[in-house]
Amino acid sequence: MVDNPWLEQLQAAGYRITAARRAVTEVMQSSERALTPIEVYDAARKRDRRLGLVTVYRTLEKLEALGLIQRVHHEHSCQAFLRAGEGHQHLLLCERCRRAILFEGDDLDALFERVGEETGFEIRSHWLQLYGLCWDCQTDS
Amino acid sequence: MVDNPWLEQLQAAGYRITAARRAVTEVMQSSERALTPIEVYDAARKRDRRLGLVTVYRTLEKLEALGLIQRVHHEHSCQAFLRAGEGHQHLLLCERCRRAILFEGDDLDALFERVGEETGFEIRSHWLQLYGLCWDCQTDS
DNA sequence: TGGATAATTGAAAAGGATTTTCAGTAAGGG
DNA sequence: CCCTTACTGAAAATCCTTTTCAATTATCCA
Ligand SMILES: [Mn+2]
Ligand SMILES: [Mn+2]
Ligand SMILES: [Zn+2]
Ligand SMILES: [Zn+2]
Repeated sequence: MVDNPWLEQLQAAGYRITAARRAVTEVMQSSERALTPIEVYDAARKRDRRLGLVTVYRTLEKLEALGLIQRVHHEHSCQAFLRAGEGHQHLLLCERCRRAILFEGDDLDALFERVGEETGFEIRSHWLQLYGLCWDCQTDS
Repeated sequence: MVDNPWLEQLQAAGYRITAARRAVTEVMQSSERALTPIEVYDAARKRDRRLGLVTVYRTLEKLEALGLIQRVHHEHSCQAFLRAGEGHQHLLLCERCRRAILFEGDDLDALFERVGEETGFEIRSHWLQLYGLCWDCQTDS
């Protein structure tokens, strides 16, 4: 009956599958870039005309709690959401079209060691985002 | 007359030196951690009792524009400000006491090259933040 | 050293985004 | 199918930030 892995996860977590959640979920799953709540609302309303903005907020909150989407921080405004990958990942963001790509594999151990020694900190995690221009945005214009 | 480098910079940029700006500036200069506008307000009011929150916002905006302070992003809330260092820097944040340390020198060129090749992106900048426990927070408790 | 002048201020109002409340609706277990 | 209770959208409430505005004051110049 439930054909979608995210919806299955919602259901497994004890939530009900509704038209509203289906719409928001599908929008988030198919977006190439991070979306603000209003953008999600606009896109999801094409799938469920009666959807309310409040429900978008509530659904995003649940998807985030389940680790299916993540919050993406830009220099200002940090209220955009993007599908999350499995495990530890990093983000590569196009400054022009906002396309987002997840990648993994950085080797920062030497850096952690150096900084840890210099500062006395015990380093536990990190956050790395790259910004640039995607291929399309380099060429056209 | 003006004894403080940040105030000198404000003045050089054509702004006037006022009690309000002096208070906000001194708070930001002496803070070991990123502060929200309200936290700045509370701290700065100890130096200038009549200070208004609006002026805190306006002063932070100017200090940021001059590159003297920077916005710090935490997982939620991204409205905290911290003194900025010179040039390109990274942040090391204590998860317990929120102390912030600036450091420089990471060698991510190999990573940029790899990711650039795999994705077709032209990488232009990056953001790196480390999280952990400062020395004091490791020991006490 | 005064005044003139324009920048700056704080309070109040406006604006925007997010959260809460609530009565009606509908998912899904039995 | 029903019943229960989670879920919904609309409206109201909140919270944070920005704008407006009249009063104040830093700085320039006579
Ligand atoms: Mn990593
Ligand atoms: Mn760097
Ligand atoms: Zn692009
Ligand atoms: Zn942020």
